Amino acid sequence: MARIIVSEKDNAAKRIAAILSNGKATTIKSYNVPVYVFQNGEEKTSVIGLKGHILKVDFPEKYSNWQGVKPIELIDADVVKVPTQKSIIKALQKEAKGVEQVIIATDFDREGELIGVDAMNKIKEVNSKAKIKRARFSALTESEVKEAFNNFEDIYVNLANAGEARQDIDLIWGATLTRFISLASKRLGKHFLSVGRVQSPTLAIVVAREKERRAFIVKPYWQIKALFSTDQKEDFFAQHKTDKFWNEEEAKEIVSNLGKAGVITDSKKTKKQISPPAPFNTTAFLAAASSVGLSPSYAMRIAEGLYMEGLISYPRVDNTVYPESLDLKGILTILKGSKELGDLAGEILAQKKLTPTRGKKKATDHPPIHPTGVVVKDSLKPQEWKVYEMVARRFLATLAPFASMESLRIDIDVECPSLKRKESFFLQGSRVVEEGWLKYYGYGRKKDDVVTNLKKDDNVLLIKPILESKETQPPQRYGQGRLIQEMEKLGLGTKSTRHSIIQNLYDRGYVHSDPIVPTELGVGVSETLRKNAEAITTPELTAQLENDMDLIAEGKEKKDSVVNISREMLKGILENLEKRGEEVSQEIKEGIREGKIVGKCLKCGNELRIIRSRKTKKRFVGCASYPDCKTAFPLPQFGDVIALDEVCEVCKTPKVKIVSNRKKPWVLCLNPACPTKKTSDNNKTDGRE
DNA sequence: GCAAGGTC
Repeated sequence: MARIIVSEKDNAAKRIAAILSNGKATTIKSYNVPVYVFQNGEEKTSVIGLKGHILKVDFPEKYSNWQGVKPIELIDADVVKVPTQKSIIKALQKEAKGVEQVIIATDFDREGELIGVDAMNKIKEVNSKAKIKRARFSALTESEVKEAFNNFEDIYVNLANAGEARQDIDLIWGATLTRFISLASKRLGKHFLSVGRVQSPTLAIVVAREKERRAFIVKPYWQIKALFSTDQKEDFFAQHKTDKFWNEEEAKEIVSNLGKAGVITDSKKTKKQISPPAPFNTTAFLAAASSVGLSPSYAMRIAEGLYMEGLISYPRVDNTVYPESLDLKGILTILKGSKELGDLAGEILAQKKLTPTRGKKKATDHPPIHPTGVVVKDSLKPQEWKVYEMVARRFLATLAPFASMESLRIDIDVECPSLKRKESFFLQGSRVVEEGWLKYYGYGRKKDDVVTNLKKDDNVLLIKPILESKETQPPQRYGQGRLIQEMEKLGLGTKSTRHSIIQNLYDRGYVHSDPIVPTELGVGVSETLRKNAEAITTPELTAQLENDMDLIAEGKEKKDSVVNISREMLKGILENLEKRGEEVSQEIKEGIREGKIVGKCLKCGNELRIIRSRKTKKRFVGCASYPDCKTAFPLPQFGDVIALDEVCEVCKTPKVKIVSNRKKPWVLCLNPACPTKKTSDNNKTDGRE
């Protein structure tokens, strides 16, 4: 008797084999894919790990020419499955040939079920007789895995069908609209323009914020603060109670009439406890990494590496509650062996009781991200250590005591004899009095304010008033970490894909920088879609799909019916787009055109634009008044050029930013003769191509 | 050359 167990990834296969064989499994290679083998009496078991999906959906070959096929033809085209993991499929089929039993042990979720069904169908091609079973567990612990293998279930075909509906709909909508918009704007080849169920609403979020900023009218206002001295301690600044003076004269009048004598009219000290943070799931981790300057896709890549090294747990999780089964003491004991963090871990371990914090999202997918091993700082790259340390410190903090803060608010009245009235000031500040968890996890920790002991009726002396001129600020742009949180809130993408969706917006040239700024191209594409194909720019399409997938999983709807309804909806949208084809192409081309304007010519005032020379194929910046005005500047020949709407502080020539995958973004003044280029560290402009 | 979802 022989059986094969199929898991979603190699790590899981290894673990399942170890649990079921009590550590006696041996590793063999089948087409270079690891297979874990063990024997129980007459029964031989092989365990093989896949690499996620082994098939992908695509259209048949005859649809592959973008110019030769009308986008609308894709909507009713067949959708076929093509192998993407050939050696794994070969190994799977080789090992499954002749077995009596196949056990699908992929992750317990929709995509996991689909991955399992795809594997099952590949096995059926070579072995139609084997009995197929499903092992369901939500954590790779000994008890869960053993329990699952003592109580097999059946494959949940409906759930897999729900996953297939998603695959089909994503491909049909994505490919049809991607091709339509690329053809309409003549952006073919590697500069094609993409559209998708998740990426387009995400881009729309960024663009909507940018439009708010552009529409924002900046208003000047004034604030008054003053430096006070007392007989007890250091001097301090207090703020006038009127937050914003919209009239400069009014503020000036107060400033010039302020007296010296002040008295404290009220002094309140309050103490409050600050709870330690919740355990890390992917979103919280990426937001934290983002706040220390690591982009989500970079932080994710590092986390995956640390996971493969056995230093941290699985980094793709929704869960923010440690499961009962997680051995918190064991992890602390491991961490205690760390040169850099051992002392901190020891302190937590010495607590009488370990009570971890809990986050709002309780899921059973995986435990929240936590350290699983120790490593010496110097053996990792600095950025890897930064991520490891953050995960380890977060873990410690979730077990650490409350912090407590002391806040102070003081109100001060200042006499203004010449105005015959008093002006009110206040001072607010807080400081940490008990460090608690902040000792372990101090990221983003605010500096302590000075908290004085001044009491009601104490006298203070106004030393110097200060009038500050300020401007109202438009709403802030999204940082990458914030955008991931927003996507999660709106149900866009998954823990495993959000970072790559955002990265895709960068790679397509739709956005640049962090905080995220949409390019003119990004604005053009997003606005065109919003006006002419709104459905693809809102999160509701995903919400509707989730709903339909639940119905399929429950057996209340058929996959084909859901996909066909979706096809009909897309047809309506595409017909509308085609009817407005001219406007659509104009709007995107306008975006592309605007994206090429880098500023105004200093000689004639006309536009300076990025131009590609017909003769040399090289690009440069030239004046729109050519040949009357011959102003021109060289450009580097790699990367994308992004107009910054800024001019050089020294020579007033426009500045641009060069972004590429290979190098760090690089801001440069277009003028090669600019005096700033003479300084040593900034002389890379000339001739760099 | 298309999407989004797994995983490396």
